[in-house]
Formats: sequence, C-alpha cells, structure tokens
Amino acid sequence: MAGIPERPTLDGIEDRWSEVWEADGVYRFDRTAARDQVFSIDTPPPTVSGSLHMGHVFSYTHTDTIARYQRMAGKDVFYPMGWDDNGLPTERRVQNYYGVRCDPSQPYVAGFEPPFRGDPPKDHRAVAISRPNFLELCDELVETDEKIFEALLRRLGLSVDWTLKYATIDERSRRASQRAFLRNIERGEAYSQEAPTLWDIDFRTAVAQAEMEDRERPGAYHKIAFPRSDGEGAIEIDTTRPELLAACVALVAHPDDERYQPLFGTTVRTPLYGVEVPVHAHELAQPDKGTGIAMICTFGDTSDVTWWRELNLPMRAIIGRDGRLLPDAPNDVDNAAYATIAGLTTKQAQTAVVQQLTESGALLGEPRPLQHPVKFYERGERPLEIVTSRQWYIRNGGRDAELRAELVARAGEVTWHPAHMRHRYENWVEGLNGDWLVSRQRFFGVPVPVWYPLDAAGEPVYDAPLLPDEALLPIDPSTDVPAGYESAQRDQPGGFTGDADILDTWATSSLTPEIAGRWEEEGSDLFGRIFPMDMRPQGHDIIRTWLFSTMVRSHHEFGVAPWSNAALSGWILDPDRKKMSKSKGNVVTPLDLFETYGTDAVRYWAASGRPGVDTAFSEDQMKVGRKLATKLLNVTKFVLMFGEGEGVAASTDAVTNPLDLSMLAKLDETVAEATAGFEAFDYARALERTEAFFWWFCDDYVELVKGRAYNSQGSDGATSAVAALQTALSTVQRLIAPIVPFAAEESWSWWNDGSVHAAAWPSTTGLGGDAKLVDPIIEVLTLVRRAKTEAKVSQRAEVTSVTVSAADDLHSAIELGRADLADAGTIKEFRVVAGQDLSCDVILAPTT
RNA sequence: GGGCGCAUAGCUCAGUUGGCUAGAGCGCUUCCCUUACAAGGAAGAUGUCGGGGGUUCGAGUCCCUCUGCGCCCACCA
Repeated sequence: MAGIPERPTLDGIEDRWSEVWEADGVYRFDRTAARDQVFSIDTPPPTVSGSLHMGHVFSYTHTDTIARYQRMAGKDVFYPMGWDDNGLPTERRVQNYYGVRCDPSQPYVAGFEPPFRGDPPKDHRAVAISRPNFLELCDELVETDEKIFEALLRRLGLSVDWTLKYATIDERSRRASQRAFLRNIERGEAYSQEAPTLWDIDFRTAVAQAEMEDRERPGAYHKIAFPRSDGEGAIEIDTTRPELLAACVALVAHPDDERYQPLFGTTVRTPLYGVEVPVHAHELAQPDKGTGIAMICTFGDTSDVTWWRELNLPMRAIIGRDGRLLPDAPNDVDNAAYATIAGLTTKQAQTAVVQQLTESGALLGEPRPLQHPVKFYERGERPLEIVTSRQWYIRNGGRDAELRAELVARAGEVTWHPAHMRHRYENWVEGLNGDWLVSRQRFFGVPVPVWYPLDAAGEPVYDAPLLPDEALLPIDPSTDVPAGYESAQRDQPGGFTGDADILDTWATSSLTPEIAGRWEEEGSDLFGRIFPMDMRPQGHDIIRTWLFSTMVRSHHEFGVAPWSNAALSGWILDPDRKKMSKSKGNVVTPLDLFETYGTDAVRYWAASGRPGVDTAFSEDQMKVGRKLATKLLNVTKFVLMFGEGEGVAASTDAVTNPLDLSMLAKLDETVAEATAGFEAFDYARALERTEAFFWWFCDDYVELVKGRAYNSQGSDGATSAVAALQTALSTVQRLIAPIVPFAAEESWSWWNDGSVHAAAWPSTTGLGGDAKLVDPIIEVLTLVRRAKTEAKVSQRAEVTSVTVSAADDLHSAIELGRADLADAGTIKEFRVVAGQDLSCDVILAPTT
C-alpha cells in the first residue's frame, strides 16, 4: 500500500508500473493450470518489417482488455506474443536497409559488412550477396526490430506473458512448421505439382490466390485480324495484351454465339507468326466483351488457364520468370519473327508487336485506351504473370467440394465477433478455385523439408520425395543430407537434391496455436492445456489468409476448429473517413501519442471503437480518456480522505442510508452490464457502461453526499456514505482496469496491496437498493445548480430557501435526500409541496 | 454480377427482445478559482432518427422498397 500522494499525477506511471508488473510476474501464465481454468489467446504476431502503427495499438488494446478481464474473472490467461519475421516482407526490408540483394550463386563471405545500415542513397545499386550472408542480415535486422516492437508493446501496457515469446523463424517455429507440413504430405493433404502459377516477376516467386489483389491500370484494346485458314476473310479479336500473340493457342467464343457458331472447329492463322490455331466454344467466353471472341494465350490471365486446361490446348510459353520474353520461340512459332521481341520486357514487346501489326495491316484501327483491373501480388509492384512451375500445395477445398464443405462447416464451431464476419469466411472458402500454394522461391523462411532422389540422368524424381525423420527437425535440405545418402551424392546422378524452396510465411503463421503452445515439443504438455484456444483476435482483412489457413491446418491435423472465438477488429480511419495510409503522411507514431496523452488515454480511444467497426482516429477521444484517467486519481484521493487511512475493502454492512443503497444498486447494474459486455468480447460496451456510471458517480452522487461524508449529519450517516463511496470506488477501479490499466493500478495501489490486475473481478453487492430512488434528488440538485448558474453566482452561494414542487409519489424520496441536498446546495430552508412535474423555486441569499 | 456492413445533433457515436417528452462525448454559448480535480467545475442550445410504403394501440427499433457510402468476393479478351 503506497498511501495517497499530495498531488496525484499520470506522469511516468507507465514505466513505473510496467516494471512492477514484470518484476512481480503479474501476467505470468501458470503452466500447471487445467484446460478449463485457462483462457488462451492466439495473439497475432506482427510482421517485423517496419514499425508498429496505430492499427496495431488499436487492435492489440482490444485483445488486452479481454485478457485483463478474463484474468480478473479468475482465468489463467495464456497470452503470448510472437513476431512474424520470416518471409518476403523481411527480405525486402533487408534489401532496402542494407542495400543488398540475395544471389544464391555468390560465395559466402565470412564477417561480411553490408554497404549501409539504413537508408542507402537512391542511386545505390544493390550488392549481390550469398544466401547465408543474406540470411545473417535478416537475422540481424529482425533482432533489432523486435526489440523496438517489444518496447512499444510493453509501453502500450499489454498484459502478455513475455516468457512465451516466439518468432516464426525461430527453431521451434521451423520445427512445428516442418512437422505439420510433413504430416500433410504423409496424409496426402500436401502435394507437389507442375502447373501454371501466379508469378511475381520482381520477387521471382510464385504467390497464392489469397495474396493476389486487383489494381486499376490503364490499358488498351487492340483489334487484330486473324486470317481464316479457308481463306474466307478474317476473324477480328480484341486484346489488351497483343505482345502475347506468339503465345496464342486458340480463339474462343461462347457456344450460343451465332456469329461464331459456323467457325467452331475451323482454324485461323496468327498474324506475324503464322501459327494455325483452332476456334473453340466455351461458356466462359462473353459475347459482349470486345468482339465476342477472344484469343487464348499461355498465359495472359487466369481464364486462359481455365480454357487451356478444359479445352486441352497446347502450351506456347513465351514469358520467363524474370518477366522478359523467353530467348527462343515455342516450337511451332516462326523463330525469325519471334526473334525481334525475344528478351524484351512485356512492355517493350507490346510496343514492338503493335508496330509490326500496324505495318502488316493486321492491326485494325487505333488502340482504344481503357482502365481495367490487373492482378498484382499484394506486395508487388508489377502485374503478375502466369508461368508454369513445380510447386507444393496444401489442399484447402479449392479443388474438392467435400473438403470445402467441411471447412465451411468449421465456421460453426467458432463464435464470431461481430457475428457477420462469419460470412466473409464462408464467402472466401466457397469462392476458392485452387489449392493453397505454399512453396516460395525465396530465402528467408522455413525450408521445404524434402529432398528428391536423382535418377541416372540427374533428373529429380518428384513423385518420390525423401522425407526426414521428425526427430531431426528442423532441417535445411540444402545442407542436411537425407537418410541413406552421403553428402557427396548431392546433385549427382543417382544421388539426391534438396528442395530449394521455402514455405510461404502463412504456412508457418497458420500454426501459431501449435507454435505458441509448444505442440509436440519434447517434455511439454502445454499444448493440451491451451488448445483449442479460446480467442483468435485479428484484422478482418486477413480472414482469407491467416484465419482461413489456421483453420485449414487445424482441420487437417486435429479435426477441430483451432479456437472457439474469433474477434475481428476494424480499421483506423482518418478523421475524414478515409482509410489511414502511410503515403498521406498522416500517420502519427504511437509513441508520440503515448507521450502526449498517456498510454491510458490512447487505450481509451482504442477501446471506444466497437468490435469489428472501422473507427476514426481521434485525438479528441484521447483527451477525453486522459480526463477520465485524471479523474480516477482525483476522486480516489478524495474518497480515501474520509477513510482515516484505513478504509480498505470497505464493508457494505455499514451502508444503511437509502440514497447510498440506491447508488450501489446503480453500481450493481453497471457491474452486470460491464461483465456481460466483456463476456461477449465487447470491451466497448463495458467501457461505455462503466464510464457512464463513473461520471454520474463523480459529478452527482459524490457532490450530493460529500457533506454527509464530512460528518455534517452525524457518524452513522457519515459511516454509510464513506462505506458506499469506498465500495463504489473499489468496484470502479476494477471495472475500468482492463481499459486504463495504469491509472487503475496507480489509484488502487494507494489503498490496496497487490495489483488491481490480479484482483477479483467485482461482483454485485446484492443489497437490493432502489436504483431509481436517488434520481429525483439529483434532479433537484441540478435545478438548484441551474438557478445559481443563471444568477451567475458561484455554486457555493447560499440559498435562502428552496421550494420543491413534485408529484406525491416523489415526496418520500425527496424527503430522504433533504439533508444531503441542503448540504450540497448550501440551502437554509427546504420545502416540498404538491405539484405536477418536478420543479424548484430557488431563492438565493442576497449577495453583498 | 454475388455477399456483407453502414446511414441517428455541426463532428464521433450509443440506443440489446418495438414502450414515457430520442441519449452521450467532442465542439459551441453562458457562468463559476467551490476545502479531490481550473490540464477543473456548473448550466444551456442543437435532431423531418437517409427517402417512401407497410405491420402495430405504439416503429430510430420489425417487414418491403428506393437512394447514398464503405468493404469482401467473382468477372477481367
């Protein structure tokens, strides 16, 4: 117990209490707790590729309020923190930060010093470094970034147990990721396949459907004439990608389209290249698009893939993995014509092809510009291409209706907050059109844990991958050697080769419950105590990635949904209702706001955003939060002045005055509502109810009974008032603690031992007072205040007499408040007379 | 094209199963240094509850419909 300070202040309480909480292990998870005593949280590991922003502060605060509530409600809270540091975002940051790029053909340099540490000049050309050197820099940068993240989240007051920290690149994560993936392979849930794949030409990796997004880009329709093989004129098609003409394998129109029905089964010749291609019918073709007949190329977009597959068309690939046209034409394409565009970028090739078509007369009219959506990797800068490559997939229902239905049904095991977020999940799952591509041609990630035997010709036998023993995990197939082989046999005919790819970052972060819970780690029984988890908090934008992928892995491995509740948080919006974006320069750093308003105030703003609802960034709300925190300190100081230093754990037995009981009845309602709010993961409602009571308590009730508490009406009245004040104070401090943990702890510490965050969640007093009894009395107080305000005198000014006119049924209540009102309003004479609506005749004492 | 959400005071939002004259905070106006708090306190003004129709004794709340805004998905020649 710290005692009451002279001048309560919020300054510095964050650092002070953070240290105490850490030292006392207030948030430490008890690993012996049984499953039904535990509340486990599948914390979203932030991507370690930059800085934490207000969106993080917003949603992490939401989760923390729930964690704190559950802890006070008696649960042993499993609240870990992780860092999502593997994958492309980190690689890109390393490239930009150090001015390097990974080139696996480079030799390792021991003790390598990067050219820069932070902000290389714009004209700097990235230095090519070996994969091990690159990975070392990844590790280095991630370590410093994570320290900064941890400091900020501690400052935010998150009640995480920092001893449970993990990172998605750490050894345990790699082990869990590889173990789960191997089991997917063994059960047939993961497979590798050579297939057309969405490909980012800058990152030079395959990407998944979930990571793809549309962006509006300018383009142009080009009308091209394909001469008919029978010599009867030409077929005109519109295309936005004339550069793919050499990759054309067919034309396609809708089967019902009478314009083209006579031509189905005939052939045409491609301009410039003279390749004979058939005219096909397919329902996917849209008669109202362009000329109603399209050229199919391998591959211009995803519908080309569909047509190519369903119409059994040949392959004429011309785009390489670097986004440039391949050096050699496909087999049956005139290589002389193709040579003029070989090696060009798609953009350069388009210019060249258009010029050639114009010269040959095959281009009809001028290109017609248009804006159209183009597919991008969500982190990419140039449009995705489609190339054929061998990749690993995990089955997610995209090619299997039965599995899809099972995954949709899993949503029913989860309570969604807010409920409509379930639709987004179902919508996504039902719209899947392919399995989950998990391999990436990148470097900083969990290696695909397989090798392939090489046949006599040195070709990999992909159908018979060599899998490691689980006990040896994690492995790196580029350095580790499969059982039964010698290191010298690597990449030798008859030997083996390691899979060079890594797993997509989601393939690991989809296992956060397993990673955090030390799934199948030797000597740990933790997982059984925390899984399935109670809560998955996350942004609604990653339902299709993180939420869904976690569901897929849990479904395959455990046949159960990984959590019982999913809490989806909204976006932060600019005050002008636009989604907050970094480019607009309107991003305020969290630390500045913590300094300006105090952490509690920022948390207050965050907690006022209802679950799942986009919320405007508002410093005004933070000011209100700061007021609340300040008020909590001040009213605590005031109430404790009456306790003679020892009013701790006030007994409600002493509360006898009906007004005090009425206040406690209101408090009981508040406790019930706040509890119901938190139970439903609605921290905003809990806050709103608590706050409404708190301000009423401070502004009205405390003012009303202040005099009595000062002993103006004898010791029984004072005892009742003080006991009621203390009961309410103790309760409010605990109700508000999940939202403003620092001010709550500070004020609690003045008169209690131990942390408020380890205290029991308040229960109702059950004293059965009449909550409404005190209302007309407060109303009279307000009328007296109004009279003074209108007379422009101090509230302390003396009142000669007050005549209250009120309906008969209020008289007894007002009588009960007579003495308190006289004190609070400095009223000499107080009368109650019969009347209709409540009104007051206030006669002020003459001022001198 | 399909799905979901939102629309209440100048602003940000509450309004839970339909029920007294529709609420809060911010902002605004006026006043007050009052022995917890002047980085405070008291009081006040402000609404065709997006439009139209329906159910009902009664609709911000339920049903239909229209409009506007936002998000997700599909389409992408």
